[in-house]
Parts: sequence; structure tokens; C-alpha cells
Amino acid sequence: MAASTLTEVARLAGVSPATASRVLNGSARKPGSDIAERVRRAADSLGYIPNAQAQGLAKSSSGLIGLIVHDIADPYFAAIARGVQEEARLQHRMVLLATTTGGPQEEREAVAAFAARRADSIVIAGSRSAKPGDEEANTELAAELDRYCRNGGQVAVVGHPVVGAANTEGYHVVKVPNEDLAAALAAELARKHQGEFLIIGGPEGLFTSDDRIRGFQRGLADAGRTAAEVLHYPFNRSGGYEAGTAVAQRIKDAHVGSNGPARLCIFAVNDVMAIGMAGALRSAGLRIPRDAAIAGFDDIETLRDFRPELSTVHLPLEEIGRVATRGAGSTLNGQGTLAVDGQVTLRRSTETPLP
Amino acid sequence: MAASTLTEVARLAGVSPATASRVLNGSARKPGSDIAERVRRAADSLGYIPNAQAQGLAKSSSGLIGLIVHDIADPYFAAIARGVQEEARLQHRMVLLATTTGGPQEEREAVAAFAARRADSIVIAGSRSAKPGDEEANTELAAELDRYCRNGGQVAVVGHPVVGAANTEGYHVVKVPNEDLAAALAAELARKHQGEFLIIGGPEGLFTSDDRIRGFQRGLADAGRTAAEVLHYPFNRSGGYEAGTAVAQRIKDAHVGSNGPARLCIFAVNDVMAIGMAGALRSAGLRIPRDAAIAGFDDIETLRDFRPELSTVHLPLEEIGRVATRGAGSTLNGQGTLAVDGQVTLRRSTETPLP
DNA sequence: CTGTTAGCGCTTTCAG
DNA sequence: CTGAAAGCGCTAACAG
Repeated sequence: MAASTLTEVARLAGVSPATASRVLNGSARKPGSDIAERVRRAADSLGYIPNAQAQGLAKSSSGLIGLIVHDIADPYFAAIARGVQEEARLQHRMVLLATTTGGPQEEREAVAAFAARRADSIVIAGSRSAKPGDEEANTELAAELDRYCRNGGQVAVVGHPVVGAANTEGYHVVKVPNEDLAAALAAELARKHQGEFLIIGGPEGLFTSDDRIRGFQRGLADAGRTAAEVLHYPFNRSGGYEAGTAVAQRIKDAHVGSNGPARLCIFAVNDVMAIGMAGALRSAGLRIPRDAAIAGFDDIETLRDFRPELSTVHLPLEEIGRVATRGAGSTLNGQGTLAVDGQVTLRRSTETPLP
Repeated sequence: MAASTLTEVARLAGVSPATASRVLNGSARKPGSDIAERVRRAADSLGYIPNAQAQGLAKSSSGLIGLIVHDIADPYFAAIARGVQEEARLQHRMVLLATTTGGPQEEREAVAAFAARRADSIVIAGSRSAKPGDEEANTELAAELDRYCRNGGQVAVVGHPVVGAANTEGYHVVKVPNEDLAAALAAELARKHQGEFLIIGGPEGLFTSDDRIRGFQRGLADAGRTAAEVLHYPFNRSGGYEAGTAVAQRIKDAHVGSNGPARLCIFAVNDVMAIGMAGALRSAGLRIPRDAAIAGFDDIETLRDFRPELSTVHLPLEEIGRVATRGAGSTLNGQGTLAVDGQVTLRRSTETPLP
């Protein structure tokens, strides 16, 4: 027993499928109210549900919006996803989810899959990378997006354009001033912090990570401080934890003759890494901010309940999701750059402990 | 410039669309390798991407799996979503996301939307409720699901069947032994805890919440303890926080002449509520476990970095997502009950502080 | 093994 | 204002 079709409804109502279509789904034409009523009655007596695939085929559009994230359970992506979802709902669209462990190769596949489903627009939230070895995959990804746009698709990428992406109509970038914000953070920290700085970054070539590292170094330089050492680890909590176990030893060694205000100040390029780092230090018996200061980036919701309260750069994550979706939703603004801003947010993890 | 079609590919390769279809998409038939090669070449010279809508229409299936959650940014749902996503990928399907603020009304709409898109299966992760006033909406939801199943759809709901859902072919339930686990938790706590118990539940009528409350009370009773008072608050972090501000005062009042081991032991029916509760108590200047013990339920990933370490009942969240998806994925097992198990996990938040 | 012929369910000109 | 007819792009019986 298959679902009932428009034709069946039409027959039951004694009208043509065309008319039934006109009353059941929006149309410029407005059938007579008597007829309309009859059709509607027939429709729900049969429990009619329009076949979106058929509608899509006929109208060549789908009401779908594709979202690409690295990991939906990462609070950063989850928050963006919530924003995307909210905006999608406003637009009466549904969200198609794809998770890619990070490679441009997988992203290309996801884009192709979305294109196959004729998604009206695609939001790419994951960070782009330019690791050596990824060039080819990146080129292919760019080509895929290009084709998608040329076929009328709308794309919004968060944070950083896709490497080599042509400036096609329909291609939007939600600019996040990672570098400037990181610089601002460094400036603030340099003011109240006399010790050395250490940066825990993601894999080399990850744009988001690189931007933040560069910005932080610039901020330090502007404050007349020497450049910080940079360590590279995976861009997630485990990476931060791993880094933390390495750093803990260092701190302990330096601790001989420790002097509070000159202790190490660690900047992890995102909050989950900062959290991992803090966890590792705690496991090693160290305390924040007593034995080291830590700052992160993103201000994920999880931080609200994390102790010590973590200094970070607040990013309007949900808003980013909404803006991206909105930008990719309306063809109004052909192609362009959307912007959001963040804010340095100092909390207890970088306070100078009382002597 | 629209995307190129199978027909175009066929023409370019000098074969019939049927043949092109056979080589480009899996088919029992295997065209000659010379022809096949020609078609494949034509296909990617044109950058051909099959139109999934058309395929779906023709095959009446879509490769889509619909997921319904309350809030994708809630760690509980995010973890389940990750599991669903993983399994979906294994099955070469894509996940369609819908978030409902909780009402059966919205869930009904989501199911209808999935049905319209001809999703092969639907996973409902949100908790079902039987609030007075929801009866009608619940009935409609059940009817919608029923129809969906009758039309060949597969459904898996997590935790609790939909109220009034007929035992249709294709309807699966991932049983979570909430009640028993809560009872086990209560038993453990009763053993090491002499003070009173207090339960912070979700809204009355929410099955997950009610089951856990019932189980906990049963566990207390079996241990010869008097029933705990139950407070009802929203089923999220805010609810827990709100509850916490109310409870804090109580604790302080009782604190006059406090005696460590007899302090209050609070059971919040899920971890996010427990976290909210803990936050509120901390804001009020109270400390866990010194001034009160707290336990939650779910063991969300966030707990790993929460302090004090929270006692809870571990649930294999990702696994639940996978199992649900798997159950709803294969028509093999017509209809039935899938099960997962949890485990009481005691941590520092319920330890008895040293005198 | 390949090509032809019908649709899948809906929208949309175009007549009436 | 309504109906008839022609597809949207692809698959699946059938023939050849």
C-alpha cells in the first residue's frame, strides 16, 4: 500500500491533477473556493502527502540545505548547526547533514552528494586546510563547488574561502576576523602577563589555526614581546590533552624557583584544545591559573560550566550559522562577503594569582 | 547552464540512456567493458552528477534517513546524532535533520516532512511525553508514523514508544532501561548516603524523566529509605540551574548545625540538569560534595571535563544512535525491540567528604 | 548485451 | 477558472 498521489486525490475530488496541485500547493492561480474545499477534503481523507522528490524534479529545487561539519558532536559545530537549523526552519527548508573528518577529499564527496540531491544551498563550516598533499583534493573541491554554483547552487563557507575557489556567483564567505581577534587577545594578555607565551596550534596548514597563530604572534610583537613557541597537535580535545601532558613536564621543571607572575601563558587555538590542555595539566597536579595561564578561542557553550573559567575570544557561533544560511539562502545578494565579529573575553584562567 | 543529464551523457557516448544508467549506477546487468569505458569517459568529461531526486522518484526510495532531536547543540543529542551519522555513512545514506522543541505537534510535522521526502527511515531521539493537553497531538503523531510505516517506512524511536503507536511492521524501539538503572543508582547511593534525597525531574509527563524518577524511588524504597521529594523543572541546563537556586537556599537553612554525612543528596534526571544544578549551587557559595551530593544521568561527553566529577549513569549514546539507525536501516528484522544497557558510574560528586 | 518504451508524481505552459 | 498535455531525469520491464 503505497502513499496516495495527487492524481488519486484529484480523481476523488473529481478534478484534474492540475487543479488539485494548484489548491494543495501554492500557486499564483486560485481555484474556486468550492472546488478548493472539495480537493482539500479529498486530500486529507486520503492522508495525502506531496512527494517532495517529484516536486523537486518538476521544479528543479529541493528545499534542502546541506551542512558540512567535521564532527556534529563537537560543541563548536553543534552550535553552528543549531544556527543553521534555526534559519533553515525560517526558510521552510530542511537540513542535510554531512560530517567529514577533515579532508578536502571527503568534503568534495559531500558537496557532490548535496549537488546530486539538488540542495538549494550548501554551508561548509569546517576549517579549510592547505596541507601539502591536499593541493589536488583542494583543487577538485574547488572545481566541484564551482560547478555547483554554476548550476545555480548557493554556497557559504565559514571563516575562510576554499583554496582556489573562483569568485563565482553564488559563492559566499562568512568572514571571521580570526587573526585580528587573536592579536587583540595577545595584546590583552601581554599587558597583564610577564612570563613567556606558548601557542598550541592545530595541524600546520589549517587556516583557522594558522590565522589565529599569526594574529597572536603579531599581537605579542606589537606589545614588544618575543614570539611564542608554537606546538602543533590535532585540532580537537585529544590534541589539547596530548599537548598538555607534554607541557606539564616543562612547567614542572621550570617551577624550580617559580615566581607567580612570570609563569607560562598558554594560548590554545580553540576552546576544546584549551579544555584538553587544562585537563592534562590538572591530571599532572598543576593548577590554573596558579601554575600556568590558559586561553582558548570560540567561547563554546561548554565553557559556561568549565572551571576554572576560561579566557577566550567570544564568537557568535549560532549567529554564524544563521548568517551563513541566510547568505546562502537568498539569491538576492549574488555573491559576497558576510561578516561577524568576536570579542576578547578574559576570565579567571588568565588572572594573575595572588602571591 | 543546468547540470548535465544522463541523456546527454548517453548521447555523447553514443549509447542509449538505459545503457548509460547501467554503467554509471549499479545494476545487475554489466555492459561491455568497451562501451562502459566510453560512457564513463563521457560522464566525467561532462561532470555528470546523477540527479538523486529523479533516481528516487524512479526507484521510490531516497537514501535519506531522518533524525528528530530536540536540540542538536545539546550534548546528549549531539552524541546520538554522531552515532546516527556514522551508521548512515556506512549505509551510504544521508542524514536529514529536524529539531523540535519538544511538542508532539512539531514531531508530527517533522515526520510528515520526512515522509514527503520519502526518507527510507526515521530515528526519533527526543523523549516522548504524555502531558495532559498533548493527547491529541500524540494521537496524530502516532497516526502519522503509522501511515509512514504502512507505506514501507522504517521507524526507530529511542527510549520509549510513541504514545498510542500501533505495533506496525517497521516500527522499532531502542529500549533504554531507564527505570532499572535509576533504581540501581539509588541503591548505590543509599548505601553510602545517610541524608535525605531530592529528585530534580523534568516536566511531569515526560517519559524519560518519569521513568527515572520512578526507578530512583523504587531503589530508595528497596533500600528501606523514605521516598524522595520531587521537584519539576525544564528538562535542560536552565531547568537545573533554576532548580539549583531554589535548592541552595534550602541547603543553607538546613546547614545550621550541619553534619557532613547526612547532607542532601540530589538526583537530577539528566546530566545537563545536574550541571545546571551544580552551577547554581556553586554560585550560591556551596560546594560539592561538601555541602551536597549530586548525581545525574546519561554520562554525556561534557562530563569528562566537568568538576567536580559527576556521578551518573553511563549510557552508550553513540551506540544508541547507531543501533537505532541500524534497526531502522534493514528491513531484515521486521519490527522489534532493540536494547542497549547502561551502567551506574559513581564519581566524586557523591563521595562523602572527609570530616 | 543493448535499445525502446513506459512510467515514478508533480508542475506548468497552453488551450478551452 | 479549469483541463489536457508535455515534460523534470532516471529506472525497469520488455523486446530485439
